[in-house]
Amino acid sequence: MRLKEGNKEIDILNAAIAVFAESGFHNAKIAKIAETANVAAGSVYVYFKNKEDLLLKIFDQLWEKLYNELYAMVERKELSPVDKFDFMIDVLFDNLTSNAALSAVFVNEQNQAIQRNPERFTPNYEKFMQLGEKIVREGIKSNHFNSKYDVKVLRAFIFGGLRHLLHIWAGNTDSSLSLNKIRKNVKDLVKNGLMK
Amino acid sequence: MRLKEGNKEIDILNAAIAVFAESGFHNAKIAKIAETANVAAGSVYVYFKNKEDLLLKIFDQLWEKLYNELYAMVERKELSPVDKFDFMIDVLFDNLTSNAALSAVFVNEQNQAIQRNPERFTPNYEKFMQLGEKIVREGIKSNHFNSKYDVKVLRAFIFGGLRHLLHIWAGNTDSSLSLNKIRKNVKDLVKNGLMK
DNA sequence: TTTATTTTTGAATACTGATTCAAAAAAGGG
DNA sequence: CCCTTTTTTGAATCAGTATTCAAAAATAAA
Repeated sequence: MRLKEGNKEIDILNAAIAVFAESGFHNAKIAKIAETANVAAGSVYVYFKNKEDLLLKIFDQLWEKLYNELYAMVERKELSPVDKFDFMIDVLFDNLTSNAALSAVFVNEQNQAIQRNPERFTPNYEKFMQLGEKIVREGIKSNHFNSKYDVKVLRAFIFGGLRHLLHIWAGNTDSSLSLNKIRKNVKDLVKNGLMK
Repeated sequence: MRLKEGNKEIDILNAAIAVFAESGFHNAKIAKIAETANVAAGSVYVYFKNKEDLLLKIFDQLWEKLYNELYAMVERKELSPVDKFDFMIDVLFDNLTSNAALSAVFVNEQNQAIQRNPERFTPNYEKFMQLGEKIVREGIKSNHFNSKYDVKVLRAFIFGGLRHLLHIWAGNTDSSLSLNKIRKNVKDLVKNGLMK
């Protein structure tokens, strides 16, 4: 029996990340993805059902990793809710800023991908967010966090804020926006607010 | 000389908002926009250069209105920076929540429209944001706001957070997320933070 | 080698839908 | 009414590209 040479599935997925980041999902050409992956256009359809499937698998991979990292931390009893909150921000930042193309795909395509595929979108995304909510609820219960907030509102606001920051950061050539400044500003703002 | 009957330009623009909101820009059909506006497909091209132009004009109109409302307020000496900040949130909320379709277009399409047309995108957007930055900088100067934040980071975080909240709110059928709760949570969170 | 099976290929297909434009319709002026 | 100008129409064009699939290439087994 013939064995596959290399791992075309991984090559194609990485090529798709690069091309989706460069052109956006709708303008990305399968031919370009195939070329980037050094395979024929037809091979893409051996490994993936269609273009949308390619995008969904990218998010699958991303959120599985993010969820696993957060999950491994969230039960640790020695960490305070504040530490856990900081850790969650770090998980997102570390994973997304280390791969600019993947970050661009996340920032630009995730919302619309969810809307087009509410059923098929990776459950790991929602599981990650649920863990995030849990951290906040425990912070409220332990009196670290103020109870006046609606957790769903917090979740959406913080998530959207982080995503747009990544967007701005990625498109920013001058280095006035250092990652560490962003990270610290976000943690401080969410925890302590703007006012003196 | 013949006069135009009604105002087809406005009809088409409103139809485009509805159809872009429903299907997303890339899946929106000119034929559908024309049908919604009760004109022939060809008429769309009498009033607009192409599909992208339609989208850009929608944002033009939106940000012109938002900018003008913010501008009319920002020089009023009797308002504190905190009041001005609240007002700015209100301008965004009031305008976007009163038109669900326009809000969907803003939430889903603006980022990518800017990326595709960095030159042609309405300057009123940047002008609005500049005014927002000014409000924050004055708040820092007058010692209402903490000076440890980078204004660009604040701008991106708050803007992104608001946008994603609108997104979640718009897609939320159950009314557990009331607009007033969202609005109040955002103002409180940004001003005072999560921690007790 | 030869054969069977799996993998890869890429030209051909099939479809969609934005845009064009020549013709028709509507309006105003004389 | 006719003529001129402006507006509107919508069928035809035209380009682009996702997807298919029959054939070719690669590999392993016999």
